[in-house]
Amino acid sequence: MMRVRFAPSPTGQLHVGNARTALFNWLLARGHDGTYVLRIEDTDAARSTRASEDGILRDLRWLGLEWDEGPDVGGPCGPYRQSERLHLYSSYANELLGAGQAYYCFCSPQKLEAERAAMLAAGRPPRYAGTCRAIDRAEAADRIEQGEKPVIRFRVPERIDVTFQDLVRGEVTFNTEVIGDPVLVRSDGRPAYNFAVVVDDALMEITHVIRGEDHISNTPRQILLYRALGFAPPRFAHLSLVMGPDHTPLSKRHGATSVSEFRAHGILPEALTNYLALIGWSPRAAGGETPEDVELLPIDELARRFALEHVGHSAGVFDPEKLAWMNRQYMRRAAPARLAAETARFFVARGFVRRSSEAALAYVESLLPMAAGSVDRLEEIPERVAFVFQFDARASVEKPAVADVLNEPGAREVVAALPGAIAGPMLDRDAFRAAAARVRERTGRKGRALFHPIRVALTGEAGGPELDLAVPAIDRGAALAPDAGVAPIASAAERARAFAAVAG
RNA sequence: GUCCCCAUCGUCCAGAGGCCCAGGACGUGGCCCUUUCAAGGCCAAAACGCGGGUUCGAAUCCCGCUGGGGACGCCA
Repeated sequence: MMRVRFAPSPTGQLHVGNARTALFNWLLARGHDGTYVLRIEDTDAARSTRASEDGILRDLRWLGLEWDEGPDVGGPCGPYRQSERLHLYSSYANELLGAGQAYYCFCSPQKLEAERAAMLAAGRPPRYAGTCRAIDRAEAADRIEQGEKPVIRFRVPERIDVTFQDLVRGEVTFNTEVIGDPVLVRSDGRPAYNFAVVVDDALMEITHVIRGEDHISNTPRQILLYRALGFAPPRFAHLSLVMGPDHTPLSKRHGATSVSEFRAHGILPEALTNYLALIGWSPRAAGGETPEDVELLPIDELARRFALEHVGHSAGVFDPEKLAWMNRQYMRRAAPARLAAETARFFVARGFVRRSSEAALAYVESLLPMAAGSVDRLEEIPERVAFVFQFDARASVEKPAVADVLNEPGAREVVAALPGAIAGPMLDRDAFRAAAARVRERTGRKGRALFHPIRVALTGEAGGPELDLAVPAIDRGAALAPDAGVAPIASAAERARAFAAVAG
């Protein structure tokens, strides 16, 4: 039975790099009928916050990466928060101490820092010198009695090779020569990372540890700890990291990097997971499929095809442009009601919707055909249809693009004829076309020479969604009840009159 | 500095010795569609880091170089 885990430390927002690690674990578990465990690594009391933890859980759920066992849902191997497992770590630490596999170290942080600096300066690997290795039990007990607060270090065997089969990289070997004795338990009694992960992964019966490549050099220490503790090590797989366009680690200065930021900007979760899955991996096309067919796949299909052996070895650059394209694809495919619900908050932020009432949501949904598929993110949708909510004839004639349209031959004639051609609310395409036909009859203009002036007169813009959609959208909005929750919208007839008055 | 990992179009991937004068996607350029702006369709340009081997044959295997990344914490 396969068991995998995602083990974030709650010290900030869920980053897309970590989200990708979470995703790969999830894909593997779901593709193999395995169990996906979420564990919170909050042993760093100073930096961990419950707010971060809540945010990470929320973001993972938003992405659709539900876990089978975790801090909030429980499970047979709990608790799933390291801060609640402290007794386990000290018990195993004592076991190691008793067996002589660990020892107390009394070196001060300042002394260690000085040693590190000296070794680095001397061109040697800055590893712990082993100063306290020889302190015997009696002396240690004595000094602790005196009030000294030692750490507990793991006694790493000298000069042996530690080899493991990495599921993505193949055989990897480290010699313990370059590994200093790691701290297992800090002077405040809390466990250090390398110790806590091993105890937890072993006790939680994790079979596959899939994590970022930044952990690969921790692996030999951890394998040694598994041995010392008498546990069978799991299989390891190290994922290459995600970089910014300049090949430096992805960070704030590259723009949005956290899952919640992408959500805030109107990226759909399925677009983000699909995109992330394709950094360092790609589904194989099979059975008559072309490579193009497997670019966009739902997350369950991704899971069905996912294979660690086919995960790439090199770092990938995060490309916001491709994410944007993918989001466009998913926006186009999304169910209208859902898209409306997801987009409403952006209309509210813009002041176009005052209250997310049922009527307002229905109206937003009716606007979607003009925008979804034309823009990259949900947050751009209100801007795309802003002409519906904002109309100022005087301000728009000042715009160079609008002025250009008015200067086209016969344009003012069309604008002047428009108010008289509008018989009443144009609630559908045919009503609009009938009005346009009347203008055509009176002015003799057609095609671009007819529609372009009509566009500027009714929308105040030189460009935008097709008028067959835009004009009915305006008049349906104008017909909304004042308490519908939507900001007041001027009707096409009012617009035509106001525009003719200033454009004449 | 030492150790570890990595190396195909600008970017993400395909390629697991002959099917490759290298395929797909994003982006870019052009054309088309068009009642405007987007979107969409079609076409195009664009890569095996370098040097040695191995082999009848190498993008694919080996070695070196170069370049990139990671680790070396009482952070995780």
